[in-house]
Amino acid sequence: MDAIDLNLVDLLRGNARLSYAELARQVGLSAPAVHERVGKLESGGVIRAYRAEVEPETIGLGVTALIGIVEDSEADTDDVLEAFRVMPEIESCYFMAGVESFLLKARVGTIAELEQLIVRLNRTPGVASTRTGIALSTKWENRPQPVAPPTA
Amino acid sequence: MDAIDLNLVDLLRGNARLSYAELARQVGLSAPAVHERVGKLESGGVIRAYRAEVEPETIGLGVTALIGIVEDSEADTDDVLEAFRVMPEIESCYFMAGVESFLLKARVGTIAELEQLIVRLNRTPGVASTRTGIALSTKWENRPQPVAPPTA
DNA sequence: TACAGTCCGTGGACGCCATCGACCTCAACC
DNA sequence: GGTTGAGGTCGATGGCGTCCACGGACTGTA
Repeated sequence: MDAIDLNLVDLLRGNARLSYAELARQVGLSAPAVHERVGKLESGGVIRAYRAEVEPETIGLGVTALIGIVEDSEADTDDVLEAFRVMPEIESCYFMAGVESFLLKARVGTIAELEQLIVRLNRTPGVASTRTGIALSTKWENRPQPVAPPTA
Repeated sequence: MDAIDLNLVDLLRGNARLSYAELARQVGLSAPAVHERVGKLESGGVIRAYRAEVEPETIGLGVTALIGIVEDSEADTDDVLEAFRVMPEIESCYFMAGVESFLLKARVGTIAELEQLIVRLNRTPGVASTRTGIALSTKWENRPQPVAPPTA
């Protein structure tokens, strides 16, 4: 994990569809060398996936909500997690410090669907209460911050 | 934006580095047809970017925090937004309904850096108070939910 | 110093892919 | 019925991904 690797990570976080040839030009190596480095970053768990980032409204997911979850005293945290995992609307799930054990980011098409989701969450065993905040707009999301040292 | 487009979007959300030839096979069109469709999805604002998803800890961003922001009564929301925008640690920014106008997701390397970020946030004009929650672990993040109708 | 092993790179070769242009098909509309 | 436009296929070509053989730098050992 040297400076070139960090550089490759930054480049791919900016545009995951860059060709190996282009990456090679940017970092000053040959294409096979870059190919091998990126392969190691993938198999070493640094690069988890390559994803297209989509404007949610355009695919019918216009409602974004952030939901805090308080567990009840008998809750089995693993079971609660599994219950969340099978709900596809829950795009992100953080285990938090504080009264609320989880913070979920969910996306649905309509407020009615959000209502149904919240009902389902409140019904899942181990969940004592939920607190939902609605995002009126997403200013930006998952903006990658550069990590590579500036190339001198 | 028909079923094939939704299918392409799902495929690219799952793996942004799929070749056009492979996409073509999956949706049952020719490669040039897929090339044109994807190009229109990009220029039409449906596909915003292609990003490599990285394990944050491996690139020195081990601390994740979610920060609620309360604006003061004289705040200019646009100015506050711009102040947030130039802070690279703030990866996501939602404008929320409720007492807290914004919810930020920030990632930094250490708790000390988080402390500095919070101080900076509290000092920015228009910000009345902040409330920070620390994510002990990220169970998952930005999991794409399928949107295409199941191919019969 | 000499030597062997390892790591990490380069260069060449080959087949697949991206991409362009020409053409086809179908539906909508005068 | 002819025209137009959208959106598809097909074929060609140049570049790219990927495999392989090879080479130089570094390290530990005799």
